[in-house]
This record gives sequence, structure tokens and C-alpha cells, in this order.
Amino acid sequence: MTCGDHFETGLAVKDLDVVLASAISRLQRRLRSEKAVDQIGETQRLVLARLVREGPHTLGELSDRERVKPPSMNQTINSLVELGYVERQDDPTDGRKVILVATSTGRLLIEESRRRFYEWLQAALSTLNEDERVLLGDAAILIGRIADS
Amino acid sequence: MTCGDHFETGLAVKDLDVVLASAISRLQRRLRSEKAVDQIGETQRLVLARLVREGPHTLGELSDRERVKPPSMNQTINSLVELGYVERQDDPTDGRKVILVATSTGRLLIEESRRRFYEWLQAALSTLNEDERVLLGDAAILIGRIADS
DNA sequence: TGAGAGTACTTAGGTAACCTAATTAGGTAA
DNA sequence: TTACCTAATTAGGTTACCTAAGTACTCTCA
Repeated sequence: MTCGDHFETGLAVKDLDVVLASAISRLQRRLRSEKAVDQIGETQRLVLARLVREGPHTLGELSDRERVKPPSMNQTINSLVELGYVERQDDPTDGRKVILVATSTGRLLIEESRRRFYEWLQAALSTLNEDERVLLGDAAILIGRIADS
Repeated sequence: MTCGDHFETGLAVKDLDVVLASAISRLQRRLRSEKAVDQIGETQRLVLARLVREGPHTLGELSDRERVKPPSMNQTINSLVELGYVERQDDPTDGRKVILVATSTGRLLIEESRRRFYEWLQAALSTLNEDERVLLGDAAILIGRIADS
């Protein structure tokens, strides 16, 4: 395969809407079934991972980032707080705000959960070559941009 | 940008698990909110679209294709039947099977729904160039392959 | 030919993750 | 200090999945 080629010339772009939506739905379902080993769901894992990776956020910031309404995020946060993975802290400068921080337990869970997820993903990716992995990384960025557009 | 380059060298592949999962979740949510104009949900639309595109299927075939358990697919089909978009027919050769066929109303809905979806997607894709669209098409195929692996 | 095993669909009941509408509490500015 | 704005939360509902169990049909083979 040389520069400019792609895997299924023409076809790939023609049915982009259906092919992309279908592929994404299927991967989402697969991810959901794979994570079942964990104590937390996919949504909770993504939020907790963000708190660990990027540090404390307010509820509003989190719901914006994840493209979810505040009440939905609040529910996710409630379960993470109940499980002891996240802590609510008062914002010293604005009493309306609540600062959400991952606890050390939460940090630990994400490290382990992420390692396990990587195992599955690496197995799945083992059928792909390096070029394809790079392509997928680029595509993830594009998909994120579309989602947020 | 020349052959071999990609948009965020190194970074793209390094955090592939989180970046990909997050991007997919966000696009899924966006799709869900965009389709809200339709009478049917994203899941139903995907199934009905498949019936229109690929012709009649049994329930088992559909649930396999969509990576869902048979009872879940049955529920989706029930709602499509109630709305008059899909018809159940007996399999003449195997009394256990049920053949699912899109009605003409269903076919019509998909055509309209798809045109509308394309409008949104084209708008979203207008921020991308042709190379990026091709990349996204290729990635969709890879994602589908991973989901089904 | 008629049990026993297997397959395909369906029903029942439950859960996770979203939503909108309304409420509470804290901030801001005329 | 009243009136409005913003942030988080509560209440209640929907959708789309799941597992377990049941029904109806087909196939196999003694």
C-alpha cells in the first residue's frame, strides 16, 4: 500500500454516515460488555479517568467536556462519590460551585482498570499494523472534533 | 502534510484507549441528540436502515450483526412493527424463524431520515477536507473490525 | 415414530445512562 | 435590597441494553 491509497477506495466515503454510525455503535456495545469485569460502568470510568488525568473539575466543566447535561453528570458523580472514588469539595471563591477530585482509591482503580482495558485493546489491535493504529488515532481526533462541532 | 505524517504525531497513538473511547462516546451522544427530530431512535434507525439496505433478515441474523442479544433486538423490532415500519413474516422452510421485512412506509422513513442525517453529517464534515473524510471512512472499517473481533 | 436434544424467538423483570422540569443556594448589579 | 443570573441538585421519565426462563418448532437416532 502506498501513499494515497486506502482500504476500500470509494466505498469508504460513500456510505460514511451509516458505516461510521454502525461501527461506533458496535464498538460502544463491545466496550460496554468488556468493562463488565470492573465495578464501575463505562461512563463512570471515562469521567473518573478524566479527573485522574486532568485534575479537579467542577460539575459544569465535566458535563460540558463529556457532552452530557449537568443532572446526568451529577448522577454519575453521585455513584463515584458513594463508591469512594471521587470527593466533593467546596469552591473557596464561589459557594455555588463544587470541586470534584479523584480520591487515591479512585486513582488506583483507574490505573488498574486502564491497564486491563489496554490489555483488551492491544489484543484487538494486534490484528492491525502500526499504520492502522496511527490512522485510528488520527480518526479519534477527527471524531472528537465532529462530536464537539 | 506529506505521506506518513499524521495530525498529532506520537500523541495520537499513545493515549489511544482513552481518546478513542471518549471520542466515540461523545459522537454517540451527539448522534442521539441530533436524531431527536425523528420519530424513531438511533438504534431503531440503524436496524431499519439495515433491513432497507440489505433486505429481509431473521431476528437472529439482525442481533448478530448489531452485536446485541436476541431479546434486545426483539424489543427494537417490536417497536418498529408497532409503528408500521417493519413486518413479521413466517419462514416457509423453518417454523421457528421469523422473517423481518421493512414495509414501504419504513423504506420511505429511512430515505427521509437518512437524507436528514446526511445533512447534519455533511455540515459536520464541512470542517474536514477530502483526505480527512477518506481517513474517517477507513477508520470506520477498522473500528467495525475491532468491534467484531 | 416418537422421545430427547437443540435452536429461534419471545416474555418478564431489572439496570445503566441519558433526558427535561423544577428547586435550592449563592453571586451580581441596578 | 430587589431582581436576575448561574451552579448544582432533586424528581420523575425514557431508551436501550441485559439475564433468566418459557414456548414452539426442528432434527436425530434407536
